[in-house]
Amino acid sequence: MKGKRPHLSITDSSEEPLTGAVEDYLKAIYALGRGSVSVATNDIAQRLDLTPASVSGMVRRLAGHGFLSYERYRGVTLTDLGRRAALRTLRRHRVIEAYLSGALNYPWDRVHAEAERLEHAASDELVDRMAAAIGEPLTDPHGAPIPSREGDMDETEYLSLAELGAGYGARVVRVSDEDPEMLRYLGELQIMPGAELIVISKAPYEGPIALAVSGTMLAIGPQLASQVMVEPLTDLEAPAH
Amino acid sequence: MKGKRPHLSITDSSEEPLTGAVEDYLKAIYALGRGSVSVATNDIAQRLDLTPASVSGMVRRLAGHGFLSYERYRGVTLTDLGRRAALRTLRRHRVIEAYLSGALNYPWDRVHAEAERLEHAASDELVDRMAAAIGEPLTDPHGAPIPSREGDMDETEYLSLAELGAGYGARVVRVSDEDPEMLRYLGELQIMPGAELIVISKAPYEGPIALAVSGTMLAIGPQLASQVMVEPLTDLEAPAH
DNA sequence: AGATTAAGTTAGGCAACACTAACTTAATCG
DNA sequence: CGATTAAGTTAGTGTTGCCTAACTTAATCT
Repeated sequence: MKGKRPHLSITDSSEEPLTGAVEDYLKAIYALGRGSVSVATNDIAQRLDLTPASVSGMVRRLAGHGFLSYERYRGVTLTDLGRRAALRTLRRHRVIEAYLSGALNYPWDRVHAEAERLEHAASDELVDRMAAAIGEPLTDPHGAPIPSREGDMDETEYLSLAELGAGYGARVVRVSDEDPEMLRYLGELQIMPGAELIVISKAPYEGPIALAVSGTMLAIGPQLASQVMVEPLTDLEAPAH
Repeated sequence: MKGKRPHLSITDSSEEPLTGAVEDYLKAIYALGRGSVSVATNDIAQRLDLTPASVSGMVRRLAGHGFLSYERYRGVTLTDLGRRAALRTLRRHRVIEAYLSGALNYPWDRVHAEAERLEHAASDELVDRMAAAIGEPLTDPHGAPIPSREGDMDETEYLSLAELGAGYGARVVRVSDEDPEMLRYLGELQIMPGAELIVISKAPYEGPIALAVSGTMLAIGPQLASQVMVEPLTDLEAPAH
């Protein structure tokens, strides 16, 4: 019996390993549809840096394997099977990120790229050992929640820093993880999960947002601010007007 | 520019990432030929659990990329490029094994399978960080030498326990790593790198070999003994006759 | 409603890898 | 030396995943 490649059969209820490409598609669809909304072919293509034609083909295969429901020209929705697979990959990815950062001192702007490759190769046992070794973290280094072994994830939506009104204080809970350059910059500014800040002022017409971060004054643009998710602090609520 | 797949070009002197399959072939050929001897198609096929036909095809491609020199019907020899690539993969593999064992308490019978997949996904940076984190080990958990970052490896050949004469003492330096069952058994018997033992007697006709291992008496077959590499201890040399 | 455009799809290729079946080369033995 | 056998090769196929080019569907605008 030589042929024991991945080969996804329709009758597989067992947890055969998925190919890296399949995992990437499911992750992307999950991210774009927040798990349940219908997702457009083009958006998947853009996120994965593929052509729409490629996505059309793959999406048909994924639907054939029961990972998503698909009507031509109508977008795509994850099935339960697909959602669970996506969350499993997401857990891998985020545990790996947290481990690289926490145990190997990886700088937070490089964990994403490394995890992106390792998530397809690491076994559940490894991921669980990593999680245990760093104390079962609840989020990755960028503040993204880590799904539980059972596939549950905290889906709380947060306000972005761009939406926060002048005078309000907030704690940073999460930043977008994909742009290393941006992460390095945010790191320099000390804008990272856990940091507390106050919005001093917001210039109109997409102008700079002035902040106080751990005692330091600085200003960032609204585009960057929109990548920073925050939780308003109730004890600093009163606007300064 | 969408097409940035591995796509190995002939003019690549740069270190493009190789595909997992290519790395596996090069590792296998290195292992079979000790790095320089010519290797038979069939042996590669057997080691990788592939058909000889598949190997013929791949070998032609690898030769085209300059990883090995190949004459039809005549076997295959690694070029310098191929040898370096093989040693790079070997380093990854063994550092990962050592790390899993040393930092994550992985049992030594399972590190091989995990490393087999991770070695194709881990970056040099990760491998170097792992090595640093556990004190730059010189061998993996089975005693196999880890190539240096520069691609040098200790190629000392050792005696197998099956070849050691009765009455001799020796230190275990290395055991074969691929059979988890066997590793578990050797572990129970405390036969692992660093252990010291004395050959009490060897029954003729492939009979059992009686040993004293850390004070305990036990006997193993010659087939198993041949998988255990040892270094004779000069201070225990005198046969007990 | 008809035309334009954006979104999505099919058709046709290609590269990597693997397989089976059938053939060829090399080695060996009487 | 010719025949058998072992080793290795080619030919033809299939799957995954990706691409480009050309077409179709759906949405939108006048």
